[in-house]
Amino acid sequence: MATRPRTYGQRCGLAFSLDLLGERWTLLILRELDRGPKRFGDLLEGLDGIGSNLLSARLKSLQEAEVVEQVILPPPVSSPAYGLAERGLKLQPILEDLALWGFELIPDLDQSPELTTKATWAAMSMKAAMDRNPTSPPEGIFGFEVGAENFWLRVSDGESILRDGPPPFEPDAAIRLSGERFFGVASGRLALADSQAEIRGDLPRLEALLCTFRLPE
Amino acid sequence: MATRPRTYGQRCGLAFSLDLLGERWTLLILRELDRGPKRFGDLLEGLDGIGSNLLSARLKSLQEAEVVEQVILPPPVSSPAYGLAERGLKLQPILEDLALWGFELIPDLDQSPELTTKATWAAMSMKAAMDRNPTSPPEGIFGFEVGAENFWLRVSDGESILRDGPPPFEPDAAIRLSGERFFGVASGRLALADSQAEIRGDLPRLEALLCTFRLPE
DNA sequence: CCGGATCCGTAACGATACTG
DNA sequence: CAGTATCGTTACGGATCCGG
Repeated sequence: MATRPRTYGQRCGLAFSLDLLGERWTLLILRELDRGPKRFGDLLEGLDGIGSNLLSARLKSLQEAEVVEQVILPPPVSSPAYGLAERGLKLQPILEDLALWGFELIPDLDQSPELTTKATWAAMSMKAAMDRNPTSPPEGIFGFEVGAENFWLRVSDGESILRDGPPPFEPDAAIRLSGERFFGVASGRLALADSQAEIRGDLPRLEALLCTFRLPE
Repeated sequence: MATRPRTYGQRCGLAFSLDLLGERWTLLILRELDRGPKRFGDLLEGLDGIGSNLLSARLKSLQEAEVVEQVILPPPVSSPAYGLAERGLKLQPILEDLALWGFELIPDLDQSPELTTKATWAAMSMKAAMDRNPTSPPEGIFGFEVGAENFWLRVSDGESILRDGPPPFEPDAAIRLSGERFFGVASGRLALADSQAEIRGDLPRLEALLCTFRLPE
């Protein structure tokens, strides 16, 4: 039949949201796209475990629901990619709230080392905590190079965005360090001065940023 | 094996939230419990389509995760029921945000009459919109009897709660009307005066309430 | 009758192979 | 690189059964 299988069939906002977003992997796809447009292969890698057929199906549904749209990356690359549509952008604070709720329940690293760890995922919860913190962070563009991962954070006009990849402009401050040390600094266990981090640019501003951009709780 | 099947295995707040809450029906169970403790049979009815085996399994997982807890209803009933634990209460604003996001995407009644409709589900989105409205609603306890459904709303100290069932105290104002007329009034298409509603108590306060407690968008 | 547990057919998912 | 096709496995849906 034409109607989608296994929907809840209820005239309820939450149930309808889940009809669109509640299947396995869907919200994690939006999590990846939340950090900027990504190509099919990038998504496959960041989701690790999803089959290419499922990813394809999910992207199709999300486009039909106008939550995700295909975008064309700027001409040097010129390859097809996916990004959040306007309707998808509205989900951003909800994803962040859910990320904060779950973050404090994650078992410690020594208790469950089998979990795959990425600094950029932690950075999403850090940004969420920062946005909800009454003390406002310093403005600017900040670059992070954590192990092999690159991401950057922009704070301006009280708004903040987090993106994967190297910063598109020269950042106000940039930091490079290992994953382990990044988590040490982000949790406050390790002082920035002791972290052997390679830092470029405005060090005081970076230090001020790290007072609010840190692991929550 | 001991580890739960089909978890994402990622050290990410969102992924971990979904490991606990992302399976089918789970968030809808929390939606039902959000309006007060419910017994197994009440949940089966409100979810319509879930199998009793699945409901049982979900309740077990949610209790293990300390999101839901068993409660004993007060002595006249004295039967076992389920309610939100403290950790589950923290999800309430997130469920409301998701409900608001999905609400405006629900097709109109004439376009999809096959969706099952309950006034209490709509009331959840109405409460969510009210809580997020800068103009604050009047305080008090308000009873609703919509068709065969009963629910009540309490506003005090800028907090509001919505519960199924008849109000436990004499409400400041109470209204009884058909489902169709309820939706007419809630959407603003139908004036309260023309709704043939049976009203008890403080009419002006009820009218003031309905200025913010209404269908969003 | 209420609160579940058991069983089985079907739909969704996971892994891999394949194509343009 | 970006998807499609195929197929074995797992979870869900619906019914039935069981104990208080």
